[in-house]
Amino acid sequence: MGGHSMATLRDVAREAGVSVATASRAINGLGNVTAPTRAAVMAAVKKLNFVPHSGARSLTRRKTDTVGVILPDLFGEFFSEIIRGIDLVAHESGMHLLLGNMHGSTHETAAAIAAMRGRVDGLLVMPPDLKPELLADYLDPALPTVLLNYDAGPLDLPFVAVDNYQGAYRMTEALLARGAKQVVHIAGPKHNRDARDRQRGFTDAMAKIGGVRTPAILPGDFSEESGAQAARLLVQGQLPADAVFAANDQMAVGLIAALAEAGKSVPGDIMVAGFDDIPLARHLNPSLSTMQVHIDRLGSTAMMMLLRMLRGETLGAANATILTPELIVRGTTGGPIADGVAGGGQP
Amino acid sequence: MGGHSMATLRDVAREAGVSVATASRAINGLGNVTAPTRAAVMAAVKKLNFVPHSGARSLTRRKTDTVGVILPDLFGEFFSEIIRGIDLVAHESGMHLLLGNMHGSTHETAAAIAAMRGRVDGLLVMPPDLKPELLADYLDPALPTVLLNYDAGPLDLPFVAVDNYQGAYRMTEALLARGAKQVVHIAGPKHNRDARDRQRGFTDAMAKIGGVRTPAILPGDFSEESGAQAARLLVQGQLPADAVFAANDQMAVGLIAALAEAGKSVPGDIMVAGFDDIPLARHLNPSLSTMQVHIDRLGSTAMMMLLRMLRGETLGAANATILTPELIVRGTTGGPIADGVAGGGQP
DNA sequence: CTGTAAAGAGTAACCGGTTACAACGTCCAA
DNA sequence: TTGGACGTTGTAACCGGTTACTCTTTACAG
Repeated sequence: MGGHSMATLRDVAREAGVSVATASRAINGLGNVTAPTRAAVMAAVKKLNFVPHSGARSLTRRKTDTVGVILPDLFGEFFSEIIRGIDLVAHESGMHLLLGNMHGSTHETAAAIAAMRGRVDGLLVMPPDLKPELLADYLDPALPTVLLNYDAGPLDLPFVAVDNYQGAYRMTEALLARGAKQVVHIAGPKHNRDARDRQRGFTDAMAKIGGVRTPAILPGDFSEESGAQAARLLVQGQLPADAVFAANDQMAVGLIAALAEAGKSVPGDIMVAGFDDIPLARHLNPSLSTMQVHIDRLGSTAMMMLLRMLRGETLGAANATILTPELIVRGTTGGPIADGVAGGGQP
Repeated sequence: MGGHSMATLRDVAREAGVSVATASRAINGLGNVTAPTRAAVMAAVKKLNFVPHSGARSLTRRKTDTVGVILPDLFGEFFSEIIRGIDLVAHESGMHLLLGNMHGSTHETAAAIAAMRGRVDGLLVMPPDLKPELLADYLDPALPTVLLNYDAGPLDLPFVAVDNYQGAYRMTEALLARGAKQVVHIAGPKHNRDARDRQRGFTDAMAKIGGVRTPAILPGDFSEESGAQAARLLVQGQLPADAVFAANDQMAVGLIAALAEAGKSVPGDIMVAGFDDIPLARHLNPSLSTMQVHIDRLGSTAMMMLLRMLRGETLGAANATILTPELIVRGTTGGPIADGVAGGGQP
């Protein structure tokens, strides 16, 4: 109802017969307003259907109650989980989320960050493959910022990351403990930080525990199809292997399907392991062994750090949080060993 | 580098020795500025590391280049797909997304919408179970708004929805065509619009095609667990059934697992069908027959409509788009029938 | 040589709120 | 009665940009 564009504070003030200052004070519940005056203002608010203009408000208050979130192009699961984690914490503090769209290119990243100025109180950024120096140029040092999955050492910014190296190391260790002699790794995209760390973890574990200097590594790009491709290479190339460790679950899924087509049994002929624990993992048949990453915690932890900064604390790289993934043993590696640890099982 | 808080246009103007107006024009590339003047301004911009304050800018321009997105608490897959769809289109037009957090409660919905005022140029709202009248109170009639999965008839707002009724009808039809005599439906949450429409589609199809007046319907809530529960009821209660149509895939997944535990074979003893086509569906063993809903298109279509409105077009309920889900026949209903229609098959 | 148009640059109002400061009125003590 | 303290309300500046309008200056036609 009412006019074309919305009522402003001035309109309310006029309607209530008071000044804008008084109207503002009444609306914001500041003490120094008489009861009848406040009532008059409130009546005008109701009548005109007034809603404060958050844009204008944040200009003077120098506070937007919004945090900017800049993520790269993410595969569904990961994206939604991280946002969910952020939102969970943000919501409790009445914060809104402004999603910047940086689709790949470095240039767009800069633009996305610039567009945030004056619209957010803080920033959550996940710079996929950006040099720290460049990042420094883009970021406003006065704007509280937390990095996701990225250690920008020299910048001294707080960050939250997953211990990919450790996770890959432990998974490889587990495969070897299961009796695998020839473990093959399917790597992720070359430029990708997570992928590289996982590969290093694998290589190191193979060297230190398995005593293998140059383990076999097949290329991949985190996609299901690239996992299938690796499987074909494996089978046709006669590459000897009794276990495959894919850098993520997605590829493991493609791998398993392709192995099945080639007549190989999992885990009979070959064991398979992934990384991430996507929801699909437990539903596969056999179910997929993997390293569980609580992606949502990545987001919620980062958001909590940012909130602390907004409250005035000064956080730096020293406050970084490293999340350790958890080993989940399922069917593709032969199932959990009943070594008397876990209780509650049927005799 | 530089001072504590960022440089303003005034600072730039002073540094370049021109007025703010000229600085503004130079920065925005308006024609009426001499080359040397523009150069001087640009130099100052570089030197001071100036980035325009989007908040202030949008106040005068009356344009924020942002659309507000208000969604209920959504299960992961759905949420991320819808956002992805929206972002895809928004990004092309250089728009940003402001996520409002309305976690369930009606009161929060109102707050979320109100908080958007002055921060967005338009709104994309998915009101889960809100009465149209209430919605009318909350929404600003002057703000272009598109509804998701919601037909607010009397409000005359454009919306995008999935034809749940039609989809359920067609799926039921398909099950009957497969020879099922006793089809049981597992319903979704009572208050949920989609769930109700799907149930109606099922009931009508059973009546018109199957000649069954009161088909068996088991309660559910869209969760995996409720699907499993339904399976137990089915088996223990000796409810005669040769096919089950779950109102969504999630429940179908739980159902299948529980049926397997009970020693029932799918599709041998009993056929199973779902709705949504979540990524998991094709990976199950046997793979799940379902109605494919392109959730991302729900988002992208809505965003495209909103863009048209922002360009000045006037859209109403008459411009609604109804997305028709597609029947995907897979293993849980016995696999596609090779009835000579689809080409390209091996002889 | 003068009149005028066009282009470049400046002044100040404005977007819609918030808030420092001043003005006003009331009540009470001296 | 008067002065001071206190509490309510109004005036106006301000947040950081944009832009209508005005003032100069320069170029060019008459």
